[in-house]
Amino acid sequence: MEAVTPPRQRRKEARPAELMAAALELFVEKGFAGTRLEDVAARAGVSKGTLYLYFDSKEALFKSVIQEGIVPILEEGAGLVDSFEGSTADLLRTLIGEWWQHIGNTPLAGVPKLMISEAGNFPELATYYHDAVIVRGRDLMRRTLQRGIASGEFRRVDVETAIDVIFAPVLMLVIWRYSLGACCGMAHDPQTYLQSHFDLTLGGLMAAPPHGTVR
Amino acid sequence: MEAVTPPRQRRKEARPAELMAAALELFVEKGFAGTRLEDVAARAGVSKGTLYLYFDSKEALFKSVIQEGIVPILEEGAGLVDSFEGSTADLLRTLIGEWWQHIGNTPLAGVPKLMISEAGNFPELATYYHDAVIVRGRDLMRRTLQRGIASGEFRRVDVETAIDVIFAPVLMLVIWRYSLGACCGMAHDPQTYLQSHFDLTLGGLMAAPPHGTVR
Amino acid sequence: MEAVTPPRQRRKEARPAELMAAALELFVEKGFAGTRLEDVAARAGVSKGTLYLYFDSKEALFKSVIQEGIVPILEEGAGLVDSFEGSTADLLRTLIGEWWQHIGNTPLAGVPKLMISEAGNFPELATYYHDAVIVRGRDLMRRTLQRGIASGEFRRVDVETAIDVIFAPVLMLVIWRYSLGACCGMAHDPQTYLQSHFDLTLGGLMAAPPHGTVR
Amino acid sequence: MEAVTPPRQRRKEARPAELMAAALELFVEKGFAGTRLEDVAARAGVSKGTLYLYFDSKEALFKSVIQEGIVPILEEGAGLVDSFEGSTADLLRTLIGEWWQHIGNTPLAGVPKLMISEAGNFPELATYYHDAVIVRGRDLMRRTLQRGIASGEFRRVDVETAIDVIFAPVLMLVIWRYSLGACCGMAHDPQTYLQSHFDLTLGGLMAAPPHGTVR
DNA sequence: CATGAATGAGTGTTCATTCAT
DNA sequence: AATGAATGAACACTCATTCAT
Repeated sequence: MEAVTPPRQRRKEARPAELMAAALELFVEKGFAGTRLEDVAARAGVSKGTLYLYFDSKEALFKSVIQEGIVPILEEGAGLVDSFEGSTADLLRTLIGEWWQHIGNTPLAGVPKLMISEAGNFPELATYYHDAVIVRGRDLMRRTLQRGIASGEFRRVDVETAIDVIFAPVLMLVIWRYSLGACCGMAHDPQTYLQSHFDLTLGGLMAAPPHGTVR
Repeated sequence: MEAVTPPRQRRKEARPAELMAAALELFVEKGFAGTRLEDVAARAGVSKGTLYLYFDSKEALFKSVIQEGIVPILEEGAGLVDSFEGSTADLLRTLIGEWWQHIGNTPLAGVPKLMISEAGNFPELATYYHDAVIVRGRDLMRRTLQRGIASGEFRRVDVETAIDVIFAPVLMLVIWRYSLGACCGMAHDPQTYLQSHFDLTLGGLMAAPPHGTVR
Repeated sequence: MEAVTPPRQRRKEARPAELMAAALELFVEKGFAGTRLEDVAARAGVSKGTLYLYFDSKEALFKSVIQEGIVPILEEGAGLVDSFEGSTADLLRTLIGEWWQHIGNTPLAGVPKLMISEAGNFPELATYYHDAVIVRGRDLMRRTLQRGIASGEFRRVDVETAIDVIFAPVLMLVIWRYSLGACCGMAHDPQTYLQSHFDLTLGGLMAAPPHGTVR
Repeated sequence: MEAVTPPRQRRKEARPAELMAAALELFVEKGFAGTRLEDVAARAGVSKGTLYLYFDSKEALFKSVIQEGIVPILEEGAGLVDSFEGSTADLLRTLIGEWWQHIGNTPLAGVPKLMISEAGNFPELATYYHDAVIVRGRDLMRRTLQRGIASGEFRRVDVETAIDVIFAPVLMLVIWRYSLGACCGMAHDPQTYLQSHFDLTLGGLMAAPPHGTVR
């Protein structure tokens, strides 16, 4: 016999996550100042007052959306790089895949656009995001690239520049999706887009291309 | 002797541009909803009411900032591609230089970040921006790449993908500058950043690399 | 063996009084509108909902605080005046002592300040308080003064004025204690204050002062 | 020819005083928390937003009402005591008359009741009021009584107690008027009330009562 | 009985917009 | 043309009240 938790109770524990999900969507779509808390509550299926049972203020809600949304996922990634066995190209492909599965293909993909839009209004949150997400994301990629260089799989490229080259198209993909992509149509299918860009990138990274031509 | 227009007169004619410049800075920094027209007026050195002599509404001001800021410059670029004589690599380098001079190194560099942030709130403006700026910018680049391919300077790359590869790092440069860059310090010097990325990119484009390895 | 009611049971019957005591403190301190029912409940050690098991509304709670707090005590005073044997000066002194013991030195001393503050918001309650407390309190004092005049102990003073003269300093004592006294320190010790004022007052009332000079 | 200042301009300078007058009435009537700023604005004949052109917040308005209402008047009183020529009884009568004219018979008479009601919610304002009004008011009275004692007009009474005896009935008069007096009718006509109480008080103060009767 | 999650009407505050000067 | 006082709609936030558990 399944012990069914009463819905009222279940709700109470699920509410913060439901509210944060609703808030993320609206913050991404309309920006922080342009989002009405009443709309957030309505999208989560509760009333305005309920929101304040779980978050002290609009700003506290915003910070929770950013902090609890992204950080836990990065921690999984760190473990992956340390324990991965196999070629670095596979590791890179796996990292991209994980990112796509846990962030890029979920509502969390809106966070970069949101953080870009609101960094000026929330400097200390931006600093937190920089330290907790950007620095750590770059660390992950740096260790991956260095692993490939050390093993001889990759050429001795300038690592910091290569990190940018790898991240920029990925970021533009999700930034586009939650901004101009909404009204002007996607230029590319995301999967294809990711595939072709990383083929190019990996091609540029690989040492000793088999036939003397890259790409 | 040049007849110097009296300052009062000069002022009157310069007002809209001064207001738009002030508005651009604040819109970029705080977003559309987060910007107070009183602050815009104060930054332009006029009173709140004066703003309404030149712009019908906050939204009208916003649209003017976007429309009048970017379009005229693109038109110059179109002429450049049509009339340029010299290698396509030089043309590309000239285009980048012009962009840097007229946009990247001016307050207009904030427009992409602004448009990304507000596209969701101003769909018809986003469509306008898409058609007037993005499509035309891509056209410029497409014609440039095709010129290079036709002349044999460039390899037969996938043009649309190459356009993305060229634009993405440039956009991330200015997006970063007006968002997280403000509180976390620039990762790179812009000139160096542009140089190294375009070396990579051009390297990938060039046909018949001298030494058999590209990058 | 005394049957000790189990604490749970005792609690249930004591709840209304506990809630009213908590409410009185907060109403006196912050006023009716400034008091949150959640704070009242918390101070009484129960939850917000429990309060509504005993009182229909915030206003009903407020009325109960006033009504049940003051009236029963006045009835004791009425009996005292009727049955007292001894000098009127002693009666007056006894009345003051009783007042001090049952009101002045208990949280009920806050009621006058509370009633003064909220009379404008609760006119019908103010009327009730006027009829049930003030009129009856003045009656008590009037009968006392008339007793003293009839017996020749007191001079034939203007009774209504004398009532004011007797009450005013006493009221100011408790009003001060629950208002400015809280932040600026008591000017006087209550016992001393009461003593010296009633010495003065009684001196003024007494007939045939022994040595021709009063005070 | 009367130079008529345009009403718009006249208004701007008069607005703060008009708003403070409206606010005083409502704060006295309903208390701070029970007063809606919209009602204050409406009573002053302006809209809610206008209030914020002159006062930063509800609390700032409240503080201005207290501070600008009473303090300037006390300063006039200080001059009077220093420069007065004539009997101290006349000085006392003049002080009472001035108080009645500038405070007791104006809306400012509501300030004591207001301060009593809200002292708990605004401790620092209460301290200010204590120092700026109560201490200085008592100083005025103390110097007056000491003047009378020094000149032989008054007996050597306990000055601090006498201050209380003089102030208490006056304060109760205005407290009553703005609280229970509103719904239960005035007990006494103010002028008569003041007159009879001060006859009693002065009688008690006077040295060498002519006919061997005190009061 | 008791709880505390949920509600929504109400209020303080902001700010785009207007208009008399 | 320019000002800035005035407006009022809109929104963040509070809290008395309800009710399922």
